[in-house]
Amino acid sequence: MSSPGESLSSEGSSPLFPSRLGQPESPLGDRTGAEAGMAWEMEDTKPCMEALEHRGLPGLHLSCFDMLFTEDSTWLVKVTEASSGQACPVPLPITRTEHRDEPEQCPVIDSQALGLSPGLEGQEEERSLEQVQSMVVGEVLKDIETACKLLNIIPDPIEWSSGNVQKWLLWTEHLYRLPQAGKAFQELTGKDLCAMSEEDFRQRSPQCGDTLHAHLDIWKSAAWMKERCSVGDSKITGGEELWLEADSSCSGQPIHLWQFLRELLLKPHNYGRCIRWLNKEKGIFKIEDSAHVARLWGLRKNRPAMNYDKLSRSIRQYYKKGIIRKPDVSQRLVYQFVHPV
DNA sequence: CAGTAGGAGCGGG
DNA sequence: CCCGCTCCTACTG
Repeated sequence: MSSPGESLSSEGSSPLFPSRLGQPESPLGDRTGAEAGMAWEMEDTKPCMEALEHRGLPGLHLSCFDMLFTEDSTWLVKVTEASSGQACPVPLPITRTEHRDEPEQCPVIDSQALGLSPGLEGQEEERSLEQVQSMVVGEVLKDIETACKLLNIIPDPIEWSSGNVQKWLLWTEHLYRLPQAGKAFQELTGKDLCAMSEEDFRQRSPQCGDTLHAHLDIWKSAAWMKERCSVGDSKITGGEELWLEADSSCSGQPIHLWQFLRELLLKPHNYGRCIRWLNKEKGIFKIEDSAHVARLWGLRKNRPAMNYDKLSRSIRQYYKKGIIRKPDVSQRLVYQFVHPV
């Protein structure tokens, strides 16, 4: 009876997740490019200018928000310590890059790389930079929100429990394809984390402390901003309405798999490469990257050992319940919501 | 080989 | 009880 789960090779397939606080993790064999990296590399690019433009985010100038953001949460960060007092270099989004060969370092891009002609005259350049900036900020906020839903944590790092911190760390490692650093920050709460300097971070994790610190800084800034903006401004941006509507984590109820899948589907911008609609009207969708979706699900449910095998079993349970089914023409990895929205 | 299908046991809420 | 996780076996393209 006591069949060791080991017999299933897939069982060890989540070297990404240290099972719980501080548990030693299985020798993380293949996590590097194959598993973790791959999942997150996405081709499609196009920093969504239009999206932002018509969303009209308040033109936020963030002196503390010196970052670069490319789609899919690959944020390129360059932190300027407020204390350094120097004016921020301007953050510029880059065209989607192939910088992934340098996992632990965020590439820093100069303006030329963006194709912003340096020859442009001041005024105009500034304006477009402003636009770009607010666009970037908008995306960042959106993505933080997404991450929060996904991880079931609140945006403001200062409120995080140590468990939340761990989730966030896993997530961040995941995004940046960082070597695992979670352990270095074990029983720390969000408050502790926020109190730490970049130096502290680096001390705990020489390899990726700075990235983590930078990333945390973004979250901190975002929380700060959000607080500021939300006062007396109840405007919700388009995408988020949908999101909130679809999201169930707000209600306190544990999320269901089908809801989770819908959530992902509602964010094609972020997850379009791992799951996407084939026919939205009919509710037909395709899981493009089964391992990735499973990992996300596992992350959300705190199930490190989640894999597609199990996830798909859960989906199949929906057949009987009439929530999800196989489409008429059955294809691999294609499912259909019985009651499309 | 990866996905599909479904039985079965278990545990948490 | 419901829901999802886990394990398993059998089948398919």
